[in-house]
Amino acid sequence: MAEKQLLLIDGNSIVFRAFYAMHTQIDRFTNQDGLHTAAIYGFKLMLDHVLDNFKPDAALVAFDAGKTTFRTAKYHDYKAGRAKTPEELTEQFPYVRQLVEASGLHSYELPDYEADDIIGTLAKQADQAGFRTLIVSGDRDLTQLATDHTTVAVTKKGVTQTEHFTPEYMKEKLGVTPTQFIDVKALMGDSSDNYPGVTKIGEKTALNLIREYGSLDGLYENIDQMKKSKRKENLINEEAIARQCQDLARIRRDAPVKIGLADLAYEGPQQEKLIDLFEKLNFKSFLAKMQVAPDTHQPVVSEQVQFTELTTDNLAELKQIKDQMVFLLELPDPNYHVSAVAGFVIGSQGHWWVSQDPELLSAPEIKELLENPKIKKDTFNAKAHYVALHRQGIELHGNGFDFLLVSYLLNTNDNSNDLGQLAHEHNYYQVQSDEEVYGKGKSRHLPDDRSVFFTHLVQKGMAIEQLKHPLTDQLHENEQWPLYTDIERPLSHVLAKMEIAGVHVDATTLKEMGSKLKERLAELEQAIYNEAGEEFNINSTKQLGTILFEKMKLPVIKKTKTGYSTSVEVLEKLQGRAPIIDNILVYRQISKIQSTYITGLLKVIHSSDQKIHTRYLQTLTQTGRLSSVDPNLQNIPVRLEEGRKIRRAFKPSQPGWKIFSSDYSQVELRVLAHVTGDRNLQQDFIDGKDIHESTARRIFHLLPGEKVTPNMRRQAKAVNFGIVYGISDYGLSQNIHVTRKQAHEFIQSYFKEFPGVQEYIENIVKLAKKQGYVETLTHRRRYLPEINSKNFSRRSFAERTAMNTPIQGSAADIIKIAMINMNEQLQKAGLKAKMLLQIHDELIFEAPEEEIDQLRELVPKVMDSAVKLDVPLKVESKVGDTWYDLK
DNA sequence: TAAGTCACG
DNA sequence: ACGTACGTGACTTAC
Repeated sequence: MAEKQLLLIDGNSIVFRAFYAMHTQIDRFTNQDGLHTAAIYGFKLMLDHVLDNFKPDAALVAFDAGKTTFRTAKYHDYKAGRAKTPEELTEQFPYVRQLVEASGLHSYELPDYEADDIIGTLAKQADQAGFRTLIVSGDRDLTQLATDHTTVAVTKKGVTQTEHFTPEYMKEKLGVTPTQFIDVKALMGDSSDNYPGVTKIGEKTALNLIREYGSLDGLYENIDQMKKSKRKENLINEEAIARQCQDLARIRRDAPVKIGLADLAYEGPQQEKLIDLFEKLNFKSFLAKMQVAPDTHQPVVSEQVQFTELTTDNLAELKQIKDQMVFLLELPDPNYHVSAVAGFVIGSQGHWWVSQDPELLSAPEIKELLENPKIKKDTFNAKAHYVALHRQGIELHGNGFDFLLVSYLLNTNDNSNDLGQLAHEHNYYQVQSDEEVYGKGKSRHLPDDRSVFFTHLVQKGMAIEQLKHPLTDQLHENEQWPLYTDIERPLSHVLAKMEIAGVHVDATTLKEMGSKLKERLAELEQAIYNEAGEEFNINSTKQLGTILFEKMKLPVIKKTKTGYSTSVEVLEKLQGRAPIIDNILVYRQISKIQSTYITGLLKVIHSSDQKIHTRYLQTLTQTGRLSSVDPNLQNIPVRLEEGRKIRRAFKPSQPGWKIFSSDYSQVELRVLAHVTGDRNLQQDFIDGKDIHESTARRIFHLLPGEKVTPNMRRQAKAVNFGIVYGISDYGLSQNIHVTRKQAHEFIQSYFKEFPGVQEYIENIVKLAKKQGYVETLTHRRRYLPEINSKNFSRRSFAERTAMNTPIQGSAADIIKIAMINMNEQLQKAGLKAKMLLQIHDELIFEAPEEEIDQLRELVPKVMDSAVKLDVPLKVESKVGDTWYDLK
């Protein structure tokens, strides 16, 4: 039989390592009571890692008993001068001990001795008893305990990466034995334990000396033969010190420990205790993992799930469904416009039906359920379901509880798209994440075993059912119920319709542009190679940096983490120094257009209808805005003419139709005027002034007759933006190229003219610090966990967010309301016009020419009456034959 | 997979 | 003294 295995952990040193390894994230690891948990978390990581790789029969975590030990008695400076252990760490120790206990490991401490000595003593006993021992520590001193039967693992990076010291490894790496290492320490000293060693002897010299003389004793026996040197003098003069240091460095192997190997049997973790502890500590990922047996990947605590596989023969069973059902499609590809349907689950009143046959959805028994608005569907991502079902000719109606949408509203940080992960966030563990069931990356696939697949589907359905009521209650508590039922839920349907409608993009136009750009790129490439004197990859910032800053010796303006910055700001500062710069700037511009907007868009035009169908992510941004992916249609070029031409390819889908667009003018600044209540800002909007001009007039103290110069307006505009973003003098100075001092003066002047804004900023930050979150007009909530961080940079960021989010988020609320109303009004008026795109403050439609006059009236009316603010909203409309031609 | 860059509001 | 504007997504190169 294999030899027995003993695990010995140096508790204090691992806790310290864990604490400092995760120190940069100290504020991210706190539980609901503000207790810091990073060290406990790190300790648990280490523990799991060790137990995965080493199966102990006996295990002990040794702790230091107190500040004073026999070493301090002998040498009172031992470990003196150490910085006091921070409170954020000391508060974690009791929990580490609870963790150790719940994990089924013994712990021990011994007055007057350090953890090292306990470990040294027990390791010796274990060697004699024929155990194989693993010692885990963050302290290299313990390597002196390595023997043929005892390996010492010392943390290297983080808490799980360790270096394993055996006698052979030490011989190879350091050229000394474990015992000799004690004498090395004696000579070199230890600054953290605060013993000096011999003057001028560091690790290198100490190792050399011990390698040469074999030991400290050997060295002093032969010291007379040593060549005369300052070092020899020091060694002779400080022999007593060296001997004392040797005594301090030597870990005791005969400490009076009151326990023996027989008391250390490892019997594995106590689930209940661990669950309680992790809940207290808010360790959700560990909780999630615990619920699943690592071998079967089946949840440990779930009762056997019961389900019926639907066939054409038993569809009649669904007749019992009356007013509510859980419905979930399994769509393996995140792009639900094209994804296959791998299966689906229907649940109602404790019955679960599953199928892998999407054809069944079109059976009247199911189709009628789905299309009946009186039967509410509880699901996950209703929008994806609308779109996917639409492809099968099914119109989904009756949107009930949408777990994805609700999770996001409760906490915008929960923007995972995985049902299992989100369920875990809400402390529901009887469901696995898709990654756990299907794998990730290349190896992601549906399980071969159909029952595994169906079980997963049913468990997802059950999660929706179980979480519906608690999460609905939370929405009510947060005053977010109307936000859900009146805005986000109906919006998901509106967005689905827009995505399904798609936008016609003319591939021929793009291809023609593409071939012209290709020629220009080739010319630019040649010019750049000529100027550089060699061929290189212009798209590689690394290669470009070498050419510009090493070969051509241009001045380095800015560095990035990995090398020279070659961003536009940098290149613009270098303009005029070499013709290559202009060419690179143009090359970059063209190649961006070519790769992202020509090739990129061509790839996503559906061949069936010549349209692009983006997906709006409704549960991603921290502010409540939408985002657009596959492709992103919210960043089609407009600022520079060259790129703007891309918009020529965006055309109406039918002859005789036009593109129509309406956008909110200065919506964020109007929201600012509303939420701050600033009288001056409000008055300027009420008076219908050009807001940047009137801001300039105020902050530059112009008299009534004086003109606002374009430069003044430009600067005032930047100040206005700065205010919305959470201003800093540095940021503003960078943006408008003035000194920091000037920027500071602009800001002060702004606050003087708009005192309500200044007051708002102060108040919102205070409020955020007090309640931990900020809200928009519709009670959309963003939590700011770092608002009270001790780290200046993190805290400042949270403070800027605290002021920006209500502004940007309320503007997002407004256009969402407008979109829902717009959808209704178009229907009501019986118009053929279709809403196609939303670009944050702008809505784009296509419509028959004869409807344009109606739209010119209707759209602005709907948009500016979406909400009632203390200032008017202003909407501007344009029409054209393509998106480019809007006028 | 991360970093750099650049497109948009 | 700290290290900076807010919110996004796609493409490319380099590791």
